[in-house]
Amino acid sequence: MAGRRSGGRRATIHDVAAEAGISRGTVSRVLNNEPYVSDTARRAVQEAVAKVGYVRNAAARNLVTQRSRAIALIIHEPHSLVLEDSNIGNILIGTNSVLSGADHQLVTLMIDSQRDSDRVVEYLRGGFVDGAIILSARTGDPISAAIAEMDLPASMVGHPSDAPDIPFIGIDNRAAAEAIVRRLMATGRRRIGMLASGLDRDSGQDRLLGFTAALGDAYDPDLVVRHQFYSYAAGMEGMEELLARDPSIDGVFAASDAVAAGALDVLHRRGVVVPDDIGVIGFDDSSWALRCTPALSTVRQPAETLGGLAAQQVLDQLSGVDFERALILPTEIAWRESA
Amino acid sequence: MAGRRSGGRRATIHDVAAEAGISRGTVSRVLNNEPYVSDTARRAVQEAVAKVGYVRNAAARNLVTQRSRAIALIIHEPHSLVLEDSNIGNILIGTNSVLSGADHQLVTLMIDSQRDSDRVVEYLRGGFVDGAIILSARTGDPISAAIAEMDLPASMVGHPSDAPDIPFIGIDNRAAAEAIVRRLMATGRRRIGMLASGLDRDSGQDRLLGFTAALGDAYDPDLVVRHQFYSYAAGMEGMEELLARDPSIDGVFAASDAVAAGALDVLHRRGVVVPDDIGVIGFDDSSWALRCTPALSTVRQPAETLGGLAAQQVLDQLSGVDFERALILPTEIAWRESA
DNA sequence: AGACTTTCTGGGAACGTTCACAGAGTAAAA
DNA sequence: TTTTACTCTGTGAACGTTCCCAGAAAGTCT
Repeated sequence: MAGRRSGGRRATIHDVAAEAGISRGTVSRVLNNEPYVSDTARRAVQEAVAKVGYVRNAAARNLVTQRSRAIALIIHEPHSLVLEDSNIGNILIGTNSVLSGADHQLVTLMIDSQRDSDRVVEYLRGGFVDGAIILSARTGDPISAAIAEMDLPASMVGHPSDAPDIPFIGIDNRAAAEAIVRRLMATGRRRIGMLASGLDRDSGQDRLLGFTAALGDAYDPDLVVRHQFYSYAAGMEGMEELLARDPSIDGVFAASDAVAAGALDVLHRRGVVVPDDIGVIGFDDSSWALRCTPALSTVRQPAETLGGLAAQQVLDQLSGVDFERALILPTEIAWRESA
Repeated sequence: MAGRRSGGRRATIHDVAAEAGISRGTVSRVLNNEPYVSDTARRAVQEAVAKVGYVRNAAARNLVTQRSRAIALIIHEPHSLVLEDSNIGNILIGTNSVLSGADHQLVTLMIDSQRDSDRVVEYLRGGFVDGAIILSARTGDPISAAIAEMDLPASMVGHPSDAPDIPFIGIDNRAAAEAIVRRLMATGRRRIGMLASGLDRDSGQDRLLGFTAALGDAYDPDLVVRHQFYSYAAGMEGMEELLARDPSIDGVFAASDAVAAGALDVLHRRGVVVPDDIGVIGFDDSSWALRCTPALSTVRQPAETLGGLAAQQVLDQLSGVDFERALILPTEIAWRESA
């Protein structure tokens, strides 16, 4: 790395050594915080570094250490949804901040097609990254399988049932869904429907399971509308369908805030008053929630922390320290006006 | 880069050379598509590469070429806004796709504070990237100044009036704003206000200029409410203020779709019917536009193309070919139901 | 034929680190 | 005193490329 820019050559470790009147090896030891360096030497190096404006050449370091100091964040969603889902954005922010603190680069890889998927696997095999974080993995995901097979240090946010033995971090979607649906039931609703989405991954499945568990005997499969994506559009279509199936419905659990937002808009256009006529709850507590009218009651999940801890799991594998291979973070209910 | 994973050592250029029965130098020439290589040699190398599963070691290449093959994308916005503004997301997608096509990495750097800003300047000086793309630069931006001074190949999306001599790409915010405001006037509105935002950068200033130009004599400075960010919250506050200043207002130009969305929600809560009572127009044609009720009339700007061309400008500087230093892309009006 | 020119190939050197090893100096234990 | 252990330092080698130069081979012009 490090091209020579205005003002000639960049300083190298040799320049620092010469300036400090000390050998290359000792400079390297100081730079890497290794023991067995005298205080005088350490100070001399620090001064020399400041004086000559030395910055370590990453390429040279990577070459000899056989590491890239880069971690991939694999986002398995259509582009349009990535922008719509602020959860992903928050995870990204958390990941980025932990990685940059540990002097690692985040490389974001988006998968939007089969071609992308193959390209990503090839990229990972190319050894351009030391580890990977997998977001929104589906069941039967070829990427996870490839990562497990080449045993690249990795971490998944969420945990598909058939996932290979990869460490993961997530929330208890089932319990959280059950809790908020019970809360909705406690407001006296009798006919509660669900707008289920993301059923190709654990989060979607578990939220549906939580829903059925909460309803118990009152569960009516007819009141569950399924859709592929956690999207605003899915919420609109699903809500129309739900109303068509049973106009007497008085509660709706949307699998995500974006879905809930779509549902709210349909209800509003039809003149159905929320929460008077129908109570609506969502999931995520994303930026949608406060923007909805009325403000959405939803489940808050710590997306940024999720991303940060996933990064930490990968870093821990890299440094060989012990770590928890399965982390479940707590959620809480944010109860507002929509139910 | 390229750590040794399961199955021993990775293949190097030497393995390819040995397999092809040819020298290292020739293999390198084939890999880099250089001339002066015989067809037989070329074919032999290609076969050998496939056979031994060779992938070029990026660190070694970067070390000797003194390049990092990485380009920074500098996003100068609060985190929360980055997620809210789908324009940024689309620019990012465009940039990423052009760069990865040219075998370069995109490194996203977000600036949310003065500390971040210093850190970024230091990062750029460190030579970790070969070039930079600057998003949403403000007037008096220290990053642009630093980049110009160390003459790092760069490109700006947008163009602050005081910007140093850095190539840029953008749209004609002034003309586009003027055009859509004129269209709004053509619907018979007499009292038109503006929710101005982002006045610390060219886009915000120019949209305001376009607004005043369109109104001409009808322009009333009292009907312009200013806010710092292009945000939903700014739209809400601004709309309240505008209504307070003049309840007889019948048209609003919001500086962005997010701002317009906030305004629409306030109007709705107050029982003001759009577009019957007030016509509302936005700017960007982001994902907000179709999600609003009613669907927003707005200016479509080619965000993804903008990002892609900015990346191309940087790549062109790197390869030394001629390129256009100032590009203005056309916009179009997306006229829907909100006005 | 001879003298150029062009095409093609091989191998030394360099890029800037880290790592392992050898050895010097010093302190503690026998 | 000798032995053993520990702390600290310098240096050669290696990481895997690209670049450059020298020279061979082939083609073209007098």
